[in-house]
Amino acid sequence: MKQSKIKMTPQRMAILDYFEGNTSHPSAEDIYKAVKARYPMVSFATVYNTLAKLKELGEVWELTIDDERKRYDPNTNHHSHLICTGCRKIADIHKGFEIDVPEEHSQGFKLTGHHIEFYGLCPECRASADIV
Amino acid sequence: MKQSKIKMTPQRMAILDYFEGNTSHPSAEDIYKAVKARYPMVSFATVYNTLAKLKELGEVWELTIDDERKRYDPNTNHHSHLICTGCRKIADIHKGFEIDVPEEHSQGFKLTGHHIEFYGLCPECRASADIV
DNA sequence: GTTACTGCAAAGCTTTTGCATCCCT
DNA sequence: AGGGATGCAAAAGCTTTGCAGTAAC
Repeated sequence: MKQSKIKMTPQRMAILDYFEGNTSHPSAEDIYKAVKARYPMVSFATVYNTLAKLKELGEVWELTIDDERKRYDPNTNHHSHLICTGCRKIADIHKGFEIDVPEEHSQGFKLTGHHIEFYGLCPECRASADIV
Repeated sequence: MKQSKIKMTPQRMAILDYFEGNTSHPSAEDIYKAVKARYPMVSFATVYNTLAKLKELGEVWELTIDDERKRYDPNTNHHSHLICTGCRKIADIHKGFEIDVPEEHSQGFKLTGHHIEFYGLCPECRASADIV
């Protein structure tokens, strides 16, 4: 990230730090709040600007698996997601799944990848469900 | 849909007619435009209101596979989607895929379902790509 | 006659943009 | 020094909501 025309700023450092090893799939607002805790003068514009750059560089994925807002994932290795239908928490599944799409179903598309969303109840929500 | 407290109105009929056999995964605006062609006085509020009711009844799925807006799918049988990374067109794949998630990867979630998004280039976009 | 639905307009949210200033490189 | 980045505020999109009038049941 130090090459090209990208400049490193404290705000960006803070965002990158926050992303480091982060598996919480934060929204832009989550990121903004986390960074603001360290750099109170940071703005939403900067967060979005940085996210756009990171997307371009392929360092971050923009996930569209939440009804209400985009979420960002610094893990760009191929992986799947586990979504709790109770609390909307999102977890990673690092296992790769081989999925073979027969010619007669691919409708002439040249396939380049896939993403699987699993739905279910997380341990916490299972526990609450049992009580109720 | 004629049971319970749901009233049938011409606007709703028009929306249901539009959905009938529709595999285009329309956005709320697409639906609004299509219905407006038949009932020029229809409003966005009615479209969203009806979509909310249909979602509740499980007659329509709200898809969050487009960056920019929600899309709606009247096909509620289990199926997967093929998304063109060129023109963003969305096609259905009716084949079912068996996906087995080993215990050690499910992280205590009780799995209830899944949805696969395949990415690729549709025939039209493949053709344009070849030219360029 | 009730009660839900409609249309309009305003409001709410998330995300984007314009612009003067700032500060990495 | 120069060009990208920042922060602020305003704007843009999509979606939701309040409300008075209307129509389905």
